[in-house]
Amino acid sequence: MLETTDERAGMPAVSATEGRPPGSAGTQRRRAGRPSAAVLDKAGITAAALELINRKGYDGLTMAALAKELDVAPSALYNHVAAKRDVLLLVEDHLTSLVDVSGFGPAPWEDAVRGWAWSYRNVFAEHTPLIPVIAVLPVTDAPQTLAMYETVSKGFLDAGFPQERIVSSIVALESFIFGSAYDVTAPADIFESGSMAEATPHFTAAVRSAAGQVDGPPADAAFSLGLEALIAGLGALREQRA
Amino acid sequence: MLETTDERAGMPAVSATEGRPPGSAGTQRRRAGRPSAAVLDKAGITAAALELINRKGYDGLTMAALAKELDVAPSALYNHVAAKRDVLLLVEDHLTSLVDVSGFGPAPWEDAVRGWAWSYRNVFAEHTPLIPVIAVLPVTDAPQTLAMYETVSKGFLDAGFPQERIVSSIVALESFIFGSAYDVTAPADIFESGSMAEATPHFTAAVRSAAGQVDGPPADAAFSLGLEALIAGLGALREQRA
DNA sequence: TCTAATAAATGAATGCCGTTCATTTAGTGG
DNA sequence: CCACTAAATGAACGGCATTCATTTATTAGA
Repeated sequence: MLETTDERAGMPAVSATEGRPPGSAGTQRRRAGRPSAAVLDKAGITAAALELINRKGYDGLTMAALAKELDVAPSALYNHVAAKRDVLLLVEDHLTSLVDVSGFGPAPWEDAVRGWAWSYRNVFAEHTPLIPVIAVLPVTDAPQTLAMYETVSKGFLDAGFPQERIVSSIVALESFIFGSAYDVTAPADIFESGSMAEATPHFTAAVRSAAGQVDGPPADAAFSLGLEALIAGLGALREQRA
Repeated sequence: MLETTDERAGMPAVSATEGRPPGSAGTQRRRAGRPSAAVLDKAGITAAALELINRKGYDGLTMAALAKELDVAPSALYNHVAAKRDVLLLVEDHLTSLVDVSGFGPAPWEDAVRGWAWSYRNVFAEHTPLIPVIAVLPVTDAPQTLAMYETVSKGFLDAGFPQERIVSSIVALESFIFGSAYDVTAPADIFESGSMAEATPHFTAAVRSAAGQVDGPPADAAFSLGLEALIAGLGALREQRA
């Protein structure tokens, strides 16, 4: 149900607050009743939600806080969204538009997928609370997300992928990407077995020898390993093109 | 911080409620003060939480409902867990003990990994609200989870895996498994593009041709595709064993 | 053996959160 | 001109996790 107003989002929503710095509640109160010019719209709500998330994280994204950010009563939000989930949907769809799909077309299929996957993971690693929302999200409700799927699908088709395997392939890649996004947020010492170390000798040894490798964050090593395996394995499905 | 009392959990916690059907609040009230025999323990809390989840889902798992299930005041729970997160941890660790790792050892590495991954995904597909918890969970706090890692690590090592790549390989597989678990819960019509169908011709065509295939749930096709790619790709890391 | 500390329960209270509803005011279509 | 709808306010509501004072029972130490 999202309109494609996304081009306006991302900028600090000047329209909504008429230049007043958002969050600094204006001195004069707005009196009750419909204002001459609408204060809220979906683009403004999206931008304010993103600003709030960046400043206070997802715990800070409450309907009350969002209303304050927009200098509005909390109940006013419900004239534009049916529930908080709709706000998360707006944010999700905006973020998806930031995922880099530019490799599809010019670059070889392997490079296009690689660039897309890294970009996709990096965007949502900062927004893992959205992942449960995305997973159950009908694409109809998210036009930017649908646009991404279209670009990727075309890339797979042009690379010689059999049409009936494209969706499954994308879903498999996405599953790996979402799971890996969580991984980025894990604490560095997540695998320290502590007092139970002597009960788990093989695992403990594996953790220690992995720590010896010094190239970048461990989440990146696992992501690279899995992604290259997926690219190789899925790439084998392609037929030779005309 | 979980004790390894897990063997007792899983059964309907007779110890905690002394045979009275849990949930049917006893007629006589328990008076204030410490009772002669402890009413609560971690195994009982775990079993009651699982029972509640099975009956009402994760929305029904509230501290108040859990207390009622155990015929106890909500505040009593906080003598045994520091926060609701700890309850989820107890549940997670119990579920992990249900994951089938029996293939490691007897079966060839590929078959062992395949069986483990399917089992792991199936267990947590019913418990996706736990996934964000697992992702940030230090293994020290979950002995059963640690035991699973030990078994899997040994299986990889015995199959000729280089030690320093084992953790990354397991993490990559787990990421795919967790992402795929979400996928199972997705509605069947998630990819119906509806009114925007003509704007996304390649994707719409791909969705339709995939629907033509009739073998099992679409989530299973994607999981199988990705898992086989990962097994093939990761398997290539093995050295030839002595 | 008395006694202080600790453990485990009750019950009342707190603060936050998402959401609803009555009300007010402003634009809009017939 | 008038009914209807859209968009705001502000006051509620129920539910949630969590805390705290209090009571009672067990346990450790002098």
